Amino acid sequence: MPKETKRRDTWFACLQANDYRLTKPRKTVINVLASSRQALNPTEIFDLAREEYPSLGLVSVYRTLETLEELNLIQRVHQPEGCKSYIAAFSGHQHLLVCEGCGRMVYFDGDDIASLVERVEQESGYQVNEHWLQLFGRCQACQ
Amino acid sequence: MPKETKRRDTWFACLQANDYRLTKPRKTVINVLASSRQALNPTEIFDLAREEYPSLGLVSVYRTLETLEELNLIQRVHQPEGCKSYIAAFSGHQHLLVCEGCGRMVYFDGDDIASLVERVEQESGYQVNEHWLQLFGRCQACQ
DNA sequence: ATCTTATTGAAAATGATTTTCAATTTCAGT
DNA sequence: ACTGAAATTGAAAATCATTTTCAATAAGAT
Repeated sequence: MPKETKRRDTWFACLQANDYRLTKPRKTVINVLASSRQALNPTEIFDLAREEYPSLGLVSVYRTLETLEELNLIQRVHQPEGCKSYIAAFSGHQHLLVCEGCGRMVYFDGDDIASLVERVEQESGYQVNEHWLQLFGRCQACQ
Repeated sequence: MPKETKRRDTWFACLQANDYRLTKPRKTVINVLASSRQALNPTEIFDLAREEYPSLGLVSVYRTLETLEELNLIQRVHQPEGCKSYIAAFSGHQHLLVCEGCGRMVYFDGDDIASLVERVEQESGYQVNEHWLQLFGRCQACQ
């Protein structure tokens, strides 16, 4: 079974486990998001999803995005051009690597910034709780 | 001379050096931004600036922000709550440390993530050009 | 198959940002 | 200081993204 199909079914199950009904609009939005390798904004999702389900309303895209984000199944991606796009979330402590050419994203883990955090805490007097790390570059195909 | 005054004068000079006129609306917006310890969004800047110059228009705030960003004097700050706020930019390679309590921000430098980048490049096949790193925590006053 | 209730799409409302444009202000040249 | 050309301004209108409202529909328990 392809990875995207598995993810899609996991999301369906997660919705049901949280007493959300499995409706056609939701399924369609999930199909689009669960199989995308790049972050998509509401309008892009709308356009793609309409190919599969033409009577879908844009409002349902917004509502489904809100739900999926609450369930931690997707996450908003911050980029210089804007912060309105979403991509499938990764469980665990992972960071994004974004291709500046095609937008393709991959997750990486194992960032060891503990010593950096410690030094910054000492110098600033702040107590650090969280960090955001994101890399930008070019994927193999775009190099 | 306080640091903020110096920064303000630098910005004035930078505008002039780039053939922008030194107008009252621009000066007022700069006064607000150059002396703020926390990131401010357009409306917040508008409200603060109006205390000094009541006939200021919101449009001029937007236009001045655009200009200052182009000149690399300010930068947009990305936060979980939104990405519409701006703060004075730092020259050189610096990252932000944001207080989750009061919003106060400080810059830090010397992040050494070279080895991390190298590993990720090998594993992903991407060529990494840039990185975003931002820390969140609590400042001394908010702890 | 029926019933209850969540969910939907369309339309209206809201909020943020951009564009348009005539009036004003800056500043270079006197 | 005075003048004039050109940049800049604020108000209003236009645009764009998102949210709210609401009657109609569809999901899923019985």
